[in-house]
Amino acid sequence: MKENNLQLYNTISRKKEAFIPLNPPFVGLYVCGPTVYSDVHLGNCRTFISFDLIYRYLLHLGYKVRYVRNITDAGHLEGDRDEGDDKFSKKARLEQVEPMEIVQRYTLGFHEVMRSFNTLPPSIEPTATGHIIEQIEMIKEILRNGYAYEVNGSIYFDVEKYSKDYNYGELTNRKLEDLLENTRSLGGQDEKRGRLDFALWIKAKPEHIMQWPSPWSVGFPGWHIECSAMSTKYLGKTFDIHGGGMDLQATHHTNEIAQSQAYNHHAPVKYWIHTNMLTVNGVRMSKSAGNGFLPHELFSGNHPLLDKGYHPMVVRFFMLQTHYRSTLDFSNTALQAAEKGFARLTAAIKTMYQLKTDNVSVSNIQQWVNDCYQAMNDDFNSPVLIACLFEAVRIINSVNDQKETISAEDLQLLQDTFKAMFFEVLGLQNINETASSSSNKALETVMEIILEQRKEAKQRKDFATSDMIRDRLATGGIVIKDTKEGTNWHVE
RNA sequence: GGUCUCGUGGCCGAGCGGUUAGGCAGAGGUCUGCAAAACCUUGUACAGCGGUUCAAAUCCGCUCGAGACCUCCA
Repeated sequence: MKENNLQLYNTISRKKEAFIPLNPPFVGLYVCGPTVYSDVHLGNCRTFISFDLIYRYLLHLGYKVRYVRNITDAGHLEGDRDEGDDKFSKKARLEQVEPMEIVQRYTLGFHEVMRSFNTLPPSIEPTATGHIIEQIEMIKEILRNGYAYEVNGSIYFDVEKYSKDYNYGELTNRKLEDLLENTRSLGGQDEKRGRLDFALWIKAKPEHIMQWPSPWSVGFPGWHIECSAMSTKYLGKTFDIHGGGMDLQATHHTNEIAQSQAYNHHAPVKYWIHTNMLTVNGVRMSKSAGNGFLPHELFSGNHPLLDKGYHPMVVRFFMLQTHYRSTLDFSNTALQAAEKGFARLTAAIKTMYQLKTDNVSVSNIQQWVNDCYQAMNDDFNSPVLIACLFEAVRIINSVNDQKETISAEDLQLLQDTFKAMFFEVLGLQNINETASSSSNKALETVMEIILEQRKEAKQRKDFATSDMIRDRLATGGIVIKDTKEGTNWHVE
């Protein structure tokens, strides 16, 4: 494991803390995954890309990370009253298919999107439906400990009782009285005793499609209990990092803490990490607001707010240019700026492997390496790391232009660190490699011949012909650029 | 109403008491038959008003503005 002084912002203490794992070199990381009843939108993706960065950096530092990210495929209710349909049943009924068909379709879609963003798969990706027994066992224990009650076959968590022994609102720094004051009052037919109480187990109505037997009723688990059950099963009663989007902080994570403490009297998590939201024109992207961008809309440019499509790596780079705890606003101009910057970065990588070395280095490469690590050690500050990479671009180009020199040893260090930061830590990939499909091969052959002709025309100063070739290629969507090394081309 | 963020140069976006963040755009230059591209150089910004301090974008107070959570959402 590398020496490090990683600092991370802990939501529960509201400050940056030194990262000290419970059992080094092992690290337990749990992230709340998607509810798979519809396509993931870009806001969801941002969260998972942020945690991919965190996961990657921990791995880079040499930690043995067990990364658990669940798939919610049951129990997530439509309304806020712990009644009515869960989201899968509703969608299934709407589309006349099995709920598990819905789950399967959107799980596959989710994985495909995650792959396009080059995120590493988690170590374990457990599903709620695969852990019904664990959830029932946990509910039993919470009941035995006196923090839950049964009404008509449903089980509810007793927040009032819990609050006598623990601080319910600690994650969001809220007092119970304030929470009570600002929660809507109970409806007449509500089974819950307290207005903050939430369901652990819900008795299914006869028409409900997804249901399982339990000691209390044939029904299905509440939303929050799955994460408590699965994180406990795979990471233990107390583990290092729990993450998720900021929108989960107040309700979902607060209830997770309550369940875990009611279950085993342990605070479940040492460090809570919350990622900020993606916004569109300053408003949060969300399913309910209807302003969600789908990844494929962004890749293809097929969306009223977009001028053109962007490669997944450009989007990933764009997102990493903002710190994970800041909101990120989506716009064409910002995306275009990212695209150009990214191209400059990848071009420099190519140059970096062609540099000539000298006896001494002008720039302090070791200092630059330190700067890179310092950026990431400061709460995973990817924007600052990217600024460091651009500083390296400046050095690389200066050496290339023979405006400064670099020693062989320093060049090696520069290459190794740049590569590690760009590919391993930021998880970026080169995108200008031409795919070697057969049609591309054919096109390459044609272009080779055409550019040969143009070169000959230029040599005999027949610029009318050379310009004609250039213009007509441009009309056809092929752009050519003359450089010292020859002529490059690419399809627009 | 309660809890809490945030307001940085044309745009995006770091910074968390004293040093150039960075990217994009713009300007100047190098290269080039021309063009484009590429590369180099370049900008002194911190919502307003007070206060603390030798020193504030950075700390404190007030004002104005934007947003989030408190109800399902990453």
